Amino acid sequence: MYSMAEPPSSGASIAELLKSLGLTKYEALVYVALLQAPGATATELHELSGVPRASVYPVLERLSQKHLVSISHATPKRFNPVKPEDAVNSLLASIESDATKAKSELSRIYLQAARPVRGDQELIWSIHGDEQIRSRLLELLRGAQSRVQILFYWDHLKQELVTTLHSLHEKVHVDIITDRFTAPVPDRIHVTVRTPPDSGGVSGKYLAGGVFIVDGKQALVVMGSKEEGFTALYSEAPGFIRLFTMYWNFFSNWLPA
Amino acid sequence: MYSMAEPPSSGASIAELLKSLGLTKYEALVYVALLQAPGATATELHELSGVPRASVYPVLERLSQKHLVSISHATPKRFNPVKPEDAVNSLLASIESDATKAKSELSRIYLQAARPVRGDQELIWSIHGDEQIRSRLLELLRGAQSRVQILFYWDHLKQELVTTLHSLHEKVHVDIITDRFTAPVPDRIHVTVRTPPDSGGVSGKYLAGGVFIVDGKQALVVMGSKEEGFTALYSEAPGFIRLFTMYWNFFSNWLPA
DNA sequence: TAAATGTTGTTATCACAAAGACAACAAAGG
DNA sequence: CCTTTGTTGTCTTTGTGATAACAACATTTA
Repeated sequence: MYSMAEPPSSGASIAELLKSLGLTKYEALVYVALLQAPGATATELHELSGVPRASVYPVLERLSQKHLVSISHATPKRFNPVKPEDAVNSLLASIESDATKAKSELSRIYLQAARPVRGDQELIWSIHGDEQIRSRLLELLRGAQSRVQILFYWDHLKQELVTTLHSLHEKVHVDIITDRFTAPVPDRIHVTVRTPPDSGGVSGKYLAGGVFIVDGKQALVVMGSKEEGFTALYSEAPGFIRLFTMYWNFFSNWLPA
Repeated sequence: MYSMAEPPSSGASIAELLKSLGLTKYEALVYVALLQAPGATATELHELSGVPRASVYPVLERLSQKHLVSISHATPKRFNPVKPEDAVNSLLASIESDATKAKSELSRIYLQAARPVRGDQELIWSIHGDEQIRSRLLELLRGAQSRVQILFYWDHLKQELVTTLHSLHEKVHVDIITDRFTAPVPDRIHVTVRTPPDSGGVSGKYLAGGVFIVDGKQALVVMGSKEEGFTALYSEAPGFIRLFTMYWNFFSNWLPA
């Protein structure tokens, strides 16, 4: 009756987007169908969306309770979509409200927890997600007391990094090793430009990485690429610090051929 | 082993809030437990959260992929929570991103749909949700061409209503019947103060309602209370308009004893 | 050191609830 | 009379919730 080959940008992916907003597959399909045929009957929506006719009714009922559609008092029942803008905003507002409440409750729990920061210094932590890495990295740098060592083969967020380094206390000594660097820096920031050796046959083009050592006590190592996403390791373990300090020294002392 | 009587504000309700952000019950419980014991092991989290030990591992794996926890490379594995603020913001950002995409996609569909606005004038629509009602009401009033008749026993959003009425074109004649009204209004807005008859034994105290008739062609009827929530009916059907115009006239002409 | 014991991390399996899918039917309308 | 609508009930499927069992490893005890 209807082509089952859905345009990839239409029904299929939108359903995914709407799922993040708390809709089910059927709810998404029916709502989208209703947008294309405002004032439609249940049967029309069934035909348009592919959702079984019997399922259309409860689905529309749920959509009505979620304030996404209005229902007419006529026979046959007809349905109207709330304008997408209003509909999504309404869903989002509800989620944001919950998010705010959750944030305050969780922060309360987090802060009031007697927190012996157990074993933080002996462990290696993995951190996933660009945003988490960014956040952890900047926080780490801002806590620097005396020295920051940076190995930086990584285009992403370079600017933000430099800004943060500028804001450090002036007695913090900063050593940066990177492949190219143009921004002007204060005296206490020392920049060495090094092209990394093309070792191991790994194409350095898409490989990005960074090593950040703070006060010789904390180290954050970032690896990955824009394609695979980034992973970071963080540790205060002496062995970990030693390993990457050595790594850093290797780059620092190495002279390109 | 552990008290199963959870404080109502702690584990239970937070789980609900976090569900809106796309977490499952277990994910929420484990994350909350982890906040109370950062750096805990899987077994400790099992004991704190009540989640079966075997389930803790996959749950933490999912939480890691959602960037809510970091995982140590040690035996036993230890886990650290991402700070609640960052965690919730991260989840929310993802949802908001989806919401934005959805909004644009849906609006595209909505606008490009050949829309014969079928039968809008012969149907009665129910509208649920305070926000939808508010939005529809203000939109309706703003579209007024010549006359607006309002019956208003309803404290809520009175101010916003008055503001909207002020912004109407000056040739639009506005008639308001309500129980009390203090704000100053321009000449073209005519206000009648009427205490409604206490008919039918219904305590008028908590009953709220409103009738809005625009240009004698569109009517929105709001009913409900703060306790039950509000429901509205909208129609352009002549019968509907007549019914509520009559209703309005009844109030308009009725003189209290 | 060897055996006993305990813990960790993993896997398989089952139960349960919600959504997805289908069949059937009474009521209303053409 | 036949069609359509709206409803009900049932069944499947899926993802989460929940339990049991096990191999690997570490710890304790004999």
